[in-house]
Amino acid sequence: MQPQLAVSTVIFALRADESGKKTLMIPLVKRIREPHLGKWALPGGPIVGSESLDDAAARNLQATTGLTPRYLEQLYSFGNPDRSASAGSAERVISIVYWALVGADEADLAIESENVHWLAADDLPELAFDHNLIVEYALWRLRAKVNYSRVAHGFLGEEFTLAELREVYEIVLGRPLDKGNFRRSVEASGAIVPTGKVQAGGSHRPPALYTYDKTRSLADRGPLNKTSH
Amino acid sequence: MQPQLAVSTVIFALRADESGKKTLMIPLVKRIREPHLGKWALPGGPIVGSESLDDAAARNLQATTGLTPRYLEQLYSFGNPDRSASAGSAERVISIVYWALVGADEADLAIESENVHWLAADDLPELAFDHNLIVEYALWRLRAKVNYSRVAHGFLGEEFTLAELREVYEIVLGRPLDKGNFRRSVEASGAIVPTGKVQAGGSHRPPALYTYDKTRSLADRGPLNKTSH
DNA sequence: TATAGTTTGCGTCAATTTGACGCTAACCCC
DNA sequence: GGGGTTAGCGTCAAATTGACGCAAACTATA
Repeated sequence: MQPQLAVSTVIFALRADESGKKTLMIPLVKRIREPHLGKWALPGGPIVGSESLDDAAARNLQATTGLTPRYLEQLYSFGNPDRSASAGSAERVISIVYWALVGADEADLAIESENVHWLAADDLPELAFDHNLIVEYALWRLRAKVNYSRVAHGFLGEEFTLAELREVYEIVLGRPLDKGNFRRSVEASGAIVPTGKVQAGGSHRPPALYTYDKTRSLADRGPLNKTSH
Repeated sequence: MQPQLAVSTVIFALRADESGKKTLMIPLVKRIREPHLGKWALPGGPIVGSESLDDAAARNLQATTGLTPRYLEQLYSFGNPDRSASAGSAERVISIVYWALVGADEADLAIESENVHWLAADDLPELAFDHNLIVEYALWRLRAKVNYSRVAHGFLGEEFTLAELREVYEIVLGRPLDKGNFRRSVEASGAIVPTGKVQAGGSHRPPALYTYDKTRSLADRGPLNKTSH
């Protein structure tokens, strides 16, 4: 018997948690049927028609959360025979899991209802299926990738200050970064381009605004950068 | 209609090519039916019974090539609607692709027949489906991973000299490495353990033999290290 | 038994990178 | 115009990396 196929996505955004502090959060949907009825689960759904896997992920997360990601990358495919159902059932689901980043602006527009809720990524309750493991892996990948790519820009808008960019890094990595060294390394990498403009309004010296270098992709995925799957 | 599911594997080994030079090679199987009849393709097959994806990959590569890999890791899932068949056909295949390393000793035991053949990884003819792209990506991943993990040990036996280990790195990376610096960095990483023994027989100073530190996994895959999928 | 030839294994040195820190400039608010 | 705050730049020491040299260990051969 052919296993069922599904696409799910771990969506990250930086939002204020209940204490008001900016945190890495992910939107989850409540299971409305067995198995795992009532538990929180990753948004997802089936592959339909002749869409690519990337398109299926984007469409499913749009349909369930209303979000459009700024960055979307395949994470892993999970297919343990015992992951999907309780022991008795013959049902078997193989999930192709993506992870995505959305900007804070976009995240605020997301559907939030009784059945869609944002939770802090590193303080989750028990989720449905093996979704705790999946989120843990996505977190690990995000944190690893932040160190050698520009994925962090996926959390920000078109223009940003160095302080904003650094804040993203600090929240993702969970530790403070030295201002001077951060500036130096990010400038040396060539990933950011000064717009020449400054952000006025604060009661302090106005910071310069930057854009990212659009000739570079957000993260290097080798030969897969050029194509879609 | 539910797409077809398959598991394929890019298998790497270091073997002598026709000119006798040790090269990164992969075993391919000849397509014996349409589409792409007669072209070389990655070994693979369906998921059967209640095996995990890892088990399906291992079983399929064993069945088609006779090989048992020393390292096996999921690479990516490919599901472009147009990847599998010629435009007309309604057939659609989603491939969960793995990549694997086998030792030279193991590689020599592999089935080699009219329908299974080893080819140099970076000098391939046109393969079936999108398999050229897949191999390219696997190569990229292997080369990237060699720099920050111990996957290279997957090519070697239980005991090895530093010169052998360095040779693996040089072939994989395609460039010569400084002997002194290589020794320093690999010793500093703590990944290798001296056995105390030396390899006698050559007409030169006998090199010391090492083993890898078995308490560490070959490559860090985050939270996925502990479990199988 | 001595000597040539090869490779190991260790050390050195300079160049580059990284972490830590402090000072001054620019701006708003009062 | 002075106080408060953050941006932006410079400096310095420590750690890492690349390039290179040389003595020790061993075999083969004369």
